[in-house]
Amino acid sequence: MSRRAFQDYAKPSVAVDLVLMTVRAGRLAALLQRREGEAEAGKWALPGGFVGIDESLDGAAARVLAEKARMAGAWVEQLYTFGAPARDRRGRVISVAYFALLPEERFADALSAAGDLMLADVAVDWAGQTGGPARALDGGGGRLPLAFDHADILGLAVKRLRGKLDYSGIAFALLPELFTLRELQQVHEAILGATLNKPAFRRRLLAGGRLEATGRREAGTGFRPAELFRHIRLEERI
Amino acid sequence: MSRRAFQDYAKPSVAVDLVLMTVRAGRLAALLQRREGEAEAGKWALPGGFVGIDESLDGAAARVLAEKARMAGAWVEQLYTFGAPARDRRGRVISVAYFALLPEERFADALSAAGDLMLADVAVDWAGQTGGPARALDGGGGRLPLAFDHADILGLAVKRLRGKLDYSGIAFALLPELFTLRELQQVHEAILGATLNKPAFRRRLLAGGRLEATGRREAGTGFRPAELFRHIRLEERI
DNA sequence: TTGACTTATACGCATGATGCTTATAAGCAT
DNA sequence: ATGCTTATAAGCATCATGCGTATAAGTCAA
Repeated sequence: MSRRAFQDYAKPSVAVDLVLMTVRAGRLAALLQRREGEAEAGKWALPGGFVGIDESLDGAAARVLAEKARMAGAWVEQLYTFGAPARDRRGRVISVAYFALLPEERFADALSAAGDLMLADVAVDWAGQTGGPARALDGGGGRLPLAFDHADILGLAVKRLRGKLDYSGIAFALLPELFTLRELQQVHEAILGATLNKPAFRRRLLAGGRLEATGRREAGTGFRPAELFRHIRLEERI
Repeated sequence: MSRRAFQDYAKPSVAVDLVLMTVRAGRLAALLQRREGEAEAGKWALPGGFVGIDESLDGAAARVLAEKARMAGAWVEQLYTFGAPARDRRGRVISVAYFALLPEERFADALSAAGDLMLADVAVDWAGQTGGPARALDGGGGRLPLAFDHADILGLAVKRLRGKLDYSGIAFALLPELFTLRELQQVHEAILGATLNKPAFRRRLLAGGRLEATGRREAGTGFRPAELFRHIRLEERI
């Protein structure tokens, strides 16, 4: 069995791409960057960057989060690694995709500072956790062309998000410190792309033991104000 | 904003590592390879190999499966990508981990052909889907030292396996074409590391609509033979 | 051939989760 | 005060699940 030192092989480039999502007006949306120059110019891509030679993958994701999206400190989670040889015409690039869910306000800095960023609506053609690519839409519902295999990455992020919604505290990442059960349900419905039964949702979430009632109520509603709740955080692993 | 062409960056090596598992005598087991030479000599590692510059990640996993484990054709699924800078002392190596579940017989070729391979019992210290590293044990229950971060990879594979058990057809990969409900339950119990209620398991699986009764019965049992079932395959996505 | 033994399979019941409907409460606007 | 809207509670049917028990159907030994 012949063996070469591993340094002898031609090496691919390794990048991280970030699917940074939020819920805006009851719909899932993701941060996209308009590409210029070398490859896929004019198309829209997920914010990403190459992994430094002494940088961990999570570290690279955090750096891209801070530098490109100006959102240092958000919780990002690894999604999947995409490595088809022809996914980038310029050369071999393997991309480790990460995703995070953030309140809409956290996108404001990035959007105002960089003209090539936009927060685009995300739609999928499949129900539940079937899986498949996603589409990105501009304000008028027109389709935005996605660069590379980013439609697949985006679709997988939606699928994973739906799968984790029930047992993880991921939906709370979208809400302020205090929120009502109605707001929480609206977040779930946006992510799942389906409407949920209100009493059942209430019961299930209240029985889950991860909500703390504050006794306080929302204000300025024009109708009966709902009670405000707080999320009880638990530690999580990969 | 200064920008270099992406070819200018120092590039990491990219490898695939395979967690090839089975159930043997009611316990989870995984294929390990004894390391020699350069790094981590004497420790046990998951079979793996570097990704070719024109090879997809899935393709590299299939190649390692065929070359090192002599199991061409098995279904492998991407697990997670490990990229801590110091995980391999020799240099920067990012590893994309894959896992598969196979019947014990499929390990026979590899074990007889290569003297540095073994099928080791896998144990975890946590229940359910808590997560954490796994241990590899030799026949006598002694702990086998694992190379690199492979204890973490193995642990994550067990966690993922447990999570996918219910809704995916993964347990059927361990069974022959025809099997009894008892055998199926034993597989589930080995993977979950817990005992299950027999009537409830029966009812749930039969109601699931993914089992086809054959009308035939097992033979040579010494007790009442159970009916043989067949798995109804559905297409699956990532 | 018969009966003891072991496991398969069916049945019944209690419990808990869930979908859905209806009733009541509580704030706001007029 | 009255009507509007939504919050919250309560009731009920249905379904999944855990668990115990009864019966069936083989093997094995005498």
